[in-house]
Amino acid sequence: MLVGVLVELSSKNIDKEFDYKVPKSLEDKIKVGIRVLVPFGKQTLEGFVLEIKEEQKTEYELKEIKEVIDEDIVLNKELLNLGKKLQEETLATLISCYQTMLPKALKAKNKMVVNKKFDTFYKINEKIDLSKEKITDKQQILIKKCQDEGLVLRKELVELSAFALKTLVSKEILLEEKKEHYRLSYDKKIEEKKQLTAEQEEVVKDILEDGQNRVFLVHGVTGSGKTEVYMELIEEALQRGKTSIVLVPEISLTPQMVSRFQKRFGDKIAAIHSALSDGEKYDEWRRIARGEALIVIGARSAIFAPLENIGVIIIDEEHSESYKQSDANPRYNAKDVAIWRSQYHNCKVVLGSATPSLEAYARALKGVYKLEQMPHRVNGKALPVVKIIDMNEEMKYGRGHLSRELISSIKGRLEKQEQVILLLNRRGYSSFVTCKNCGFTFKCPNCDITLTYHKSSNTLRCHYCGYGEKVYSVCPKCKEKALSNLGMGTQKIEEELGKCFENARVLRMDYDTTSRKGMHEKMITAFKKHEYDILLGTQIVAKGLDFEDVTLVGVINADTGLNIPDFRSSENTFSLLAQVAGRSGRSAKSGEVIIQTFNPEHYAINYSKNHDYIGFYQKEMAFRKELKYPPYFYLVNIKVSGKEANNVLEEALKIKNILGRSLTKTIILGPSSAMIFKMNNIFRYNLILKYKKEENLRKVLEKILDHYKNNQKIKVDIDFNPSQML
DNA sequence: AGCACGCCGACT
DNA sequence: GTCGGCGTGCTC
Repeated sequence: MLVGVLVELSSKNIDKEFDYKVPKSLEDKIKVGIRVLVPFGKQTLEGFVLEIKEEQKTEYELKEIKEVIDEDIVLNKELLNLGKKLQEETLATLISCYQTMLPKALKAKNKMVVNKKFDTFYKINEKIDLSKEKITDKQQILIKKCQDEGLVLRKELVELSAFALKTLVSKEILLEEKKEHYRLSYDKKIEEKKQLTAEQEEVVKDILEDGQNRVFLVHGVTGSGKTEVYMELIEEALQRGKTSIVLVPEISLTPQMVSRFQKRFGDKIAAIHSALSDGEKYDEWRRIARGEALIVIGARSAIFAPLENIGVIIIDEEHSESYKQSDANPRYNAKDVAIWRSQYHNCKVVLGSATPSLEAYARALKGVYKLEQMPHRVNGKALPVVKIIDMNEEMKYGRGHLSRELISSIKGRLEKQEQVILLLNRRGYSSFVTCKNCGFTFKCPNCDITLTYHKSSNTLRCHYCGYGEKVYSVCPKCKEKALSNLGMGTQKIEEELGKCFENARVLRMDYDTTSRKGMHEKMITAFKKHEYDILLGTQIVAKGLDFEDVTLVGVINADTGLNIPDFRSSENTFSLLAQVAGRSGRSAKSGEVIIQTFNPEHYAINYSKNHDYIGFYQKEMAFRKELKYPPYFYLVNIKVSGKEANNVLEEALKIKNILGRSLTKTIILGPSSAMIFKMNNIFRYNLILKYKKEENLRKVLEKILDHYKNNQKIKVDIDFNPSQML
């Protein structure tokens, strides 16, 4: 017996099957999709068995497999093929694709050993005739419990009587059973479905009754009750004996969100989120693989959940950039993977958003996706009134960050015992130190980006590599004592709020305050209980939270995101404003939104005033068409990097030449230095490709990757449909 | 990713 | 004469 093994090293030159002999003693343990330990050169590596072959003649003597790691398959047939598809589409290494699909604890590279924990259970031996046995009272109690409940945990029985239990087991009246103990547990379901509104009912019916298994785009305003629609679709899948996946952006995958599904579906769900430890993630993965969890809720990588029999795949907040993995290979988009999996399982994909991505909406209008509209809020209320405040005008009256209008509005709400959410848009923004005399700013010596100021430790830190230095009081360039801390953090705004509203209780929520495990949840609960009046935070506060008493949402700086050199900056700003505006007036009280901006005439701001998605869509589409951006053109970002800047540029130019010769219908831009030109002492250039149709694009790009695969000085990475072009 | 092989510079 | 630099190539 021979096996083809893919070893754990992610290097393009060894990203192929290597053949090994299987010793007789291991033959029955070998299955396609398990991991094995193999000798590779001088080292011993883990690898996946991709193929079982018959013994055949080779020019050289094959080595033998050392050990079999898994009893159960970790990659089933579907996932093995899915990995290959992922490799073809992203041009990453096959091994990196498989590793991305598995939880950390199972990644071949990971040497960590995850201990399985076991619990002992007991059940009645049906073959024994109890009437013929002599049974004591104590034993009778144990038997009764096992008859009533089926499988009973050892702990529960021992608290009664350990000796009685022992006797029953020795007489084989009770049978012992070991079961894996999972680190997490879910309660049983406690809630039946809510009565759907006519609008929700209509959408559900429309999706279910559609004869085709295609992609649906649910365009529903904030508060229209999309989640209820998702749950109904999941319920229906369950009734057909099918499983479901729900993808949610990491930022909105909160305990509140999970508990909503848990209440409805109980321990049928598995939730995979970043707060879980590697061991917990591994347990959830195993529950899914064994068919014990039928509904998977998670962020991007949950799309690879080892479910069988998928009945529906739901992608909430479809427009979110977090579905694209952009910081590591494979640079995949979970939305694409969802569609591939739906084709295998012959099921529907449901995308949902209040502000669909232009790509998705354009496809819906063309009929590629089926569009479902939910224009009304569940509570029957209109969307909140939005006021735009021109901060240029406001600067004449004061230097604070809060406009007079916002201050008076907050005051009014506080008097009525209502709550306020304030959003500080941190995208593309940070507080940094600069010299007021000469304009000097501190930069990271490794990464070439501005250092951000951290008040708590009084240091300047690099956001990318973690470099830190103490804050000086004298400018190192001009020696003047003119350094000042510019930019606003939530702390600064908090101080300002403290001055304006002495009695208001302000809850600050940002990365610093929520990074500790469980803090996020605690804060949300406290705010919900009205222990605070004002919730001040970054993007975190914009997502999916439902607070009854919130009647005012203020956006302190709407436009910092507009300054980012990214063609999607308007789209992202519009979507953020729509999301946060949707937090206001979700109950009986009607809501209000105040947006402060230095660009009051910008269309991303103006269309959000009237909650006019369509208006924004049309305007933005015209811009995309003119500048040849998606969805009119596809983009590819080729990242060329290395330690010597000149050398990198030279090679990037060479690549451009090769591409220019072989791609006739493609626009090639660059090379231009990346947003962060120098990161960790690596210099980075980008080449951007724009194309509509280019049949041999992947072949040409593959050749380029092949050419550089042994080059130690130059690294080439390819990102198809990049979510951001930094 | 490691590790060996191999072909040129400054040294005990 | 050697030790060691890192470019190149291979790993079933």
